Amino acid sequence: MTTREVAGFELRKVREHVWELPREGDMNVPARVLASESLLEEIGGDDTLQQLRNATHLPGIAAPALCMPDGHQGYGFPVGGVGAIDAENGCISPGAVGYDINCGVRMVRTDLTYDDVRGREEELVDALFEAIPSGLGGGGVIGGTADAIEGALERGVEWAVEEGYGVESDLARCEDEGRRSDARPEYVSQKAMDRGRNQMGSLGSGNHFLEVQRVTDVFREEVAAEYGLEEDGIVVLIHCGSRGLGHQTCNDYLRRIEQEHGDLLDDLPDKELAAAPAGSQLAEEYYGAMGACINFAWANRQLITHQARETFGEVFDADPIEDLGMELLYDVAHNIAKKETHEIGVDAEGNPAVGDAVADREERELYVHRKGATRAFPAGNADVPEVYRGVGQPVIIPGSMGAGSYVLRGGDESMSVSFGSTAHGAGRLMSRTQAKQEFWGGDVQDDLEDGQQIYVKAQSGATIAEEAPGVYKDIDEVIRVSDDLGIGDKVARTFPVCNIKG
DNA sequence: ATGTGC
Repeated sequence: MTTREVAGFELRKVREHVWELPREGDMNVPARVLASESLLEEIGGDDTLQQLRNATHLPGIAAPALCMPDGHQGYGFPVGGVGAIDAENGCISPGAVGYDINCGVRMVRTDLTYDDVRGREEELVDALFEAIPSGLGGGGVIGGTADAIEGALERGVEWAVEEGYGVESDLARCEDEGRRSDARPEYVSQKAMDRGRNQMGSLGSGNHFLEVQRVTDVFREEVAAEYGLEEDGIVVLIHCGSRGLGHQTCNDYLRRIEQEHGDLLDDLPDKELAAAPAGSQLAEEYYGAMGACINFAWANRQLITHQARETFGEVFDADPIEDLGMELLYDVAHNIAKKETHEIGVDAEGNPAVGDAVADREERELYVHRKGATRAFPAGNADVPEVYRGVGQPVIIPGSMGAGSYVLRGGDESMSVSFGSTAHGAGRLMSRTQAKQEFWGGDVQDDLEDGQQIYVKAQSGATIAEEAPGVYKDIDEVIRVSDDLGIGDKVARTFPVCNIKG
């Protein structure tokens, strides 16, 4: 058997791209990293493997803790981590969801081609930058009245479309139709709502952005046609989350877990993994509040979509839907937990496992935590919207602003390998602090424009440095692993035209 | 990610 030592951990190669940290000591389950050898080496460059091992201590974790190929260290639980935890006897962990609840990505397709926008990149980027608030702090596209915030928390995209910020067909092209029905806005604190109030329809900062892209490659023609994509077509990618509202909510519940469930915390190897026991009042409250933040983030992306449509309409002097075909392709959430039913069994060594090869399988209700991981349900799955059920769920994975992005479809192996999940991005290679030492924002911006005709406009040069292409892993390699494993299959590749960010 | 902190 092949083993490999990475960052002091002895990993066992189960098969191509699957590396296992065997169960030992206090681990409840093994851990697995889905990566090529080069990505595994990069994943070993920070605390990801230790954090993944720590996650196996979470009470009720029902199968190996998983790290996707783009994994890197995060708060307590790795970004790129998937943790499936028993929803009756286990726990739910805010750190395994992430501070930015329902950080996610959506893609809007268009009927425009690259020839239509070539030469007009600066006009377009200026107009988008003007229309869409970005950067740290407040300022949204609408005022956050009590009715607006309540509608967004309770009903997500449904609320936004009813208010005129979208079209009926947008609803079916979001996970859960853009509305978590188990949301409980009454469990979101006043302080969190106050922070979200004037951020409705805003990108935020960090790795969040809106990018106009052109489709450069189509790998699966039939699927691409179902998604409305063809070579040279223009698409719009929007990456953002629940802003200060989700951040405050995560913080609120981490503090409450420390106060009310200190005993559980004492048994965990890292306080940042703080979790509320399943069935406790606090677990119910966090789950309901998280659902409301999920809805808020969806409404936020919907408001930004509206602004992007209006802006394209003005720049190209046309109706964005009727003339430009700006329909939502799909919206994915990549920082959430959700109650899902999966079949769990035991493997040859007696460890809990999923997959066709495991014995004594039974259906269990789980809190599937996807933190920096994208749901990737295959063709035929009842939770894939009807319009895409024949080909599989669209999976949108942004790369860096110099590298472009991918559209995948949920692969046939995803349910048995990764609880129906794949990667969410290129994955950072270095910290923000280190990035600012290595890069200067203005230089990065000039290089992108002069070298690759990519027009970037940002509120802050520091943000451009923190998000420089060199700060990220190789998106092509991340996607190769996903495609090889059959968890997310390549459909199309895009390349940036222009980008606005915080 | 974040009114850029414990």
